[in-house]
Amino acid sequence: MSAEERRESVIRAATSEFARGGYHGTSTEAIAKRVGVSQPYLFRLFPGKKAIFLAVAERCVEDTIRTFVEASEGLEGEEALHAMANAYTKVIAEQPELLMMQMQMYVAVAAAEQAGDHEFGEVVRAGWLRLWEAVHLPLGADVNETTTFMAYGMLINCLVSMGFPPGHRIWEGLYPSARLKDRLEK
Amino acid sequence: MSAEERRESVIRAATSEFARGGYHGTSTEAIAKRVGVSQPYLFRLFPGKKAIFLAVAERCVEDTIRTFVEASEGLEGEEALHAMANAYTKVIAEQPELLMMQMQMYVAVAAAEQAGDHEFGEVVRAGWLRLWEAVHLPLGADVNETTTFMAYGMLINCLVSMGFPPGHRIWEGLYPSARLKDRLEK
DNA sequence: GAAGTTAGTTATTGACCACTAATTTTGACG
DNA sequence: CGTCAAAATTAGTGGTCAATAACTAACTTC
Repeated sequence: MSAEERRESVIRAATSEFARGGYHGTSTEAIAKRVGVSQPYLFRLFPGKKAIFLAVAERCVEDTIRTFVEASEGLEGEEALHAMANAYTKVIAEQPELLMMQMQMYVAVAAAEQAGDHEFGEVVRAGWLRLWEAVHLPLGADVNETTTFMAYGMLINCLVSMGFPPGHRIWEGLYPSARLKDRLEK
Repeated sequence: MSAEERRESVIRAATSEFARGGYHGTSTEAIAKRVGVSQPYLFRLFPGKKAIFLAVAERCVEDTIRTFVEASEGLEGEEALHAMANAYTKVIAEQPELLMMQMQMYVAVAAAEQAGDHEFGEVVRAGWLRLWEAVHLPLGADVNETTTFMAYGMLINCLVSMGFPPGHRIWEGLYPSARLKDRLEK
């Protein structure tokens, strides 16, 4: 397998591990095991653990943005809202790791900042702004609409992280975007 | 100082440390330094690091619930909403650590679960449900209203964790609860 | 003022972990 | 078949960290 392909599979494996354990709760050995290579080989593919986490974080933002861009393609206003909400419920069911990784990313900023790494926070905040813009435009550039949409998204991320099982009453009015449906219906 | 008072100061110190570093990113030595005692002494006050984290998490939930209960005391519906939103903006400004600790708590569930600790997740989810109820009743027991309120709260927690500075344009329509004001005004 | 309890310390240990260095395997090509 | 490079491994190192053990100092009580 080429180094580039390996790097790709490292990112995928590391996403699972970091999503569950966070930066400090994940060992490079756990990532290597999941990839199926020796632990030291990771350091041939990436300069260090931080670089792997950063790569995962950037991929995570890209994937999320792409989800919304593709879902809202050619749509506007409430139709776009509906499409993006549906797309996100699909992510909840099929790639909860992506949502948990988002949380880990947000939470890792403060620790990085304290450790003297100011670049990571910048990357995460820039990612957030890009994500925000990606949903802002299809929603008709309405700040309140966009803020509400993002807020629901973050609530979902938190509930997924907490491990509320599907079907729990906490998802009422939220899953599968029943609340959003509500807003569409009036 | 009595053991009980020490435990109290450990919880306060550990809140700051865990809020920034998370469970795995915080050393017991860092907590001890902040308290002003030797590191091994923490293990006289608590059975282990996990117990300290749990104590901090429980305190965090209690504090948040109390904030909303006290703010909404004697109020109902939109007045309660306004009061609770204002109370939360005060927390954002004065105790951002509390919000960050909430995030760390949510994010720690999956790791604990994987490590075989199913109790922690239960505690966190139970705390969430109590918090939910605490805002549900003053908001007139309206599920959608409550969900929206919680969603805004989680968005705020995420933005604080990411380190967006006060005054950043991302807070538009959110801080100090401008969006909620909006809703009250119509 | 002896005896016991409570608050606290220093010293240490064993496990883990990120990362490095040196070496070996694999595979493509002439 | 030989050669060269890329892919990958084994072995090891220095550092960190949670937890334990053993000891000390101060206060309380009779």
